[in-house]
Amino acid sequence: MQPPFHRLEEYARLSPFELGLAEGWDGSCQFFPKRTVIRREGDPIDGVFFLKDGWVTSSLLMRSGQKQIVKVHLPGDMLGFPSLALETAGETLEALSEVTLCHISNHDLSQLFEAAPGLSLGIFLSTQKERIALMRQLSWIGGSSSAERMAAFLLDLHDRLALSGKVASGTFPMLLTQEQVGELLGITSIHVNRTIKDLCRSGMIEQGSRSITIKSFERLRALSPDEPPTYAGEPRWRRLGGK
Amino acid sequence: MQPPFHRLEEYARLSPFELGLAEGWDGSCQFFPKRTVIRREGDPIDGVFFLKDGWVTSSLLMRSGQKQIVKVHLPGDMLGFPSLALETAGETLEALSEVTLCHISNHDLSQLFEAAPGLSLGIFLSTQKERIALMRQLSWIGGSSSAERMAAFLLDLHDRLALSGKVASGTFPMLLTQEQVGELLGITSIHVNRTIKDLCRSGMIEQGSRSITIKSFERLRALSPDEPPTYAGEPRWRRLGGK
DNA sequence: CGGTCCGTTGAGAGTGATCAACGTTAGTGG
DNA sequence: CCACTAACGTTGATCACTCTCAACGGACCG
Repeated sequence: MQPPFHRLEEYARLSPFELGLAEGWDGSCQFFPKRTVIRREGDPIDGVFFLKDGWVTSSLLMRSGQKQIVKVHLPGDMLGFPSLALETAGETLEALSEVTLCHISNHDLSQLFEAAPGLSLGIFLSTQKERIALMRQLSWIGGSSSAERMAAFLLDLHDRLALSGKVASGTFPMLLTQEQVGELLGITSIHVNRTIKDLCRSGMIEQGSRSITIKSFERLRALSPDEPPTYAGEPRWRRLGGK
Repeated sequence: MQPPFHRLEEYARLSPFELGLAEGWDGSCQFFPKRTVIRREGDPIDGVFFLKDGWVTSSLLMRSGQKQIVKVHLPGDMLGFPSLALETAGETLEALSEVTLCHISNHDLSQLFEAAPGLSLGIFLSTQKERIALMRQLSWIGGSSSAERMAAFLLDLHDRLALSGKVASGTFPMLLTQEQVGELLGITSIHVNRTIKDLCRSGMIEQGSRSITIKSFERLRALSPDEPPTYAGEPRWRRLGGK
C-alpha cells in the first residue's frame, strides 16, 4: 500500500477486497487550491474525505467571529467524520496548501461499513485516536502557558510529520501562519510571535521561511505539558476484531 | 427500552438480538461509591463501560499536576472508548456520585461489532457526537472569557440533563465542586466562584445547595459563545446503515 | 512597481492567577 | 446530640500573563 494509504493498515491487515476499495478512492480524487474552503460549517453533509496530499484545517466559528482551529490534518488523515452525527456540517474544512482529497460518499461509506470489517474497525479506532488528540489539545489550552502550548504543538506536529518522513534532522515544514497557530492554541497572533521568538532566543528552536527546526528536543519536551500517548498496534486490534 | 438504555436507540432501531445484548449488560452491572477512580490514566484497558446511573468525569493529568476535566458523563453515555486506540488508558474515569456501570469487555465488544450492526453504528455515531462536544469545549476554552465559558457549560449541562427529565423549570442538580468546574473550563476555582457570583448578581442564574437554576435562558444564550448543534436523527442513520 | 498579506516590535490595559484568610457545610466519632 | 474536623465556598489584595491598539518592515504576487 503506497503512502499515505498505508495508514489505513495501521490497525488492521486489510483483505484484497478492502485494498481494492481504497484504490478505488485513489482513482477518483479531487484537487483544491490553497485557501479553498472544502466544506463550511452548516453545509449539507455529503460523506467524508481521505486526505491524500496537503494540509487541511478543521475549525469552528464562534458568534464573536473568533475562529478556533480544532485540528491540523496531514496526509493519510480521514476528514469530516464528526459531522456524520449532525444534520449539517459542524466544522469548516479549509486547505492550507494545494490539497488532494478522495471523496467517500455516504453511499460508499455505508457499503464499507457492511462489507469491509477490517477497514471499518481501522477507521473506528482512528477516530478514537482523534478523540485522544482533541483531549490532549484541550488540556494544553486549558492548563498551560503559551510557551508550553507552543512546545506541545511543535513536538506533536514534528512527530506526526516524522511518520511520513517529512522531517530531516529536526527540520520540518510549517504551513500555518502565526495567526493560524494562534487560532489553534487559543492565543493572539501577536503573542504567538513573541512566544516563538522566546523559544528561538533560548535556543530550543529555529525558524526558517516556511519551516521550523527543533534544536533541543530535550528542553522542548521538558517544557511540554504532557507526553505523547502510545498508540495500540495491530495486536490490540486483533483482540477487538475477534478471531 | 428503559432509560437510560433508550439512548442506544437514538440513531438506530435495534433488532431483538441487539436489545437482548443491552439487557445482558444491565444484568451484570457494578456499583462504585462517590469519588472512586474507576480507571486511571495508564491502567490496562479492559473494555468499555455503559453509564447506567450517576455522574462520571473523564480527565487528563498533566506533568505540572494540573488536571483537565475533558467531559462530564451523564447516564446513558458510553465511557472509555478513546482508550481503545491506546496501549494503556488515556483518561482517568472518576465517580462524581454513587455510580452504576455496565462493563463491556473487549471480547463482548468484538462480538458486538461482528454481530450487531445497528448497535455498532449507533455507538460509532455517538462517539462522533463526543468529538463534536470536545470540539465545542475546545472552542469555549480557546476563545472565550470565563463568563462565556460558564454560560456555555451551564446551558450544555442543562440541555443534556433535560433529555433525561432531570430539569424542573430551569433547576437542575450540580454535582461538581467549583474546583472541578474550574478544571473543566480551564480557570481557577476562585475565579469560578467570582464568575458564578457575577452571573447570579446579574440575575441570569441562581445557585442552590447542590443545584443551579437558570433564570434567563435568553441572556445566558446571548452570552454563550456558540449555539448547540443539531444532531442527526434516525433518517441520517438509515442512509448510512444501508438499505 | 504597487498592493496585500504576514511578521515584528512597543506601550498600555485587563482578565484571570496567586496568596492569604475566613465562613460554612457536611461528615465523623464520641 | 454535640464536638470536631476536613472539604468546600467566599472574599480581598496583589501580581503576571496575555490582549489590544498601533505602527512599521519585508516578502510575495499580480
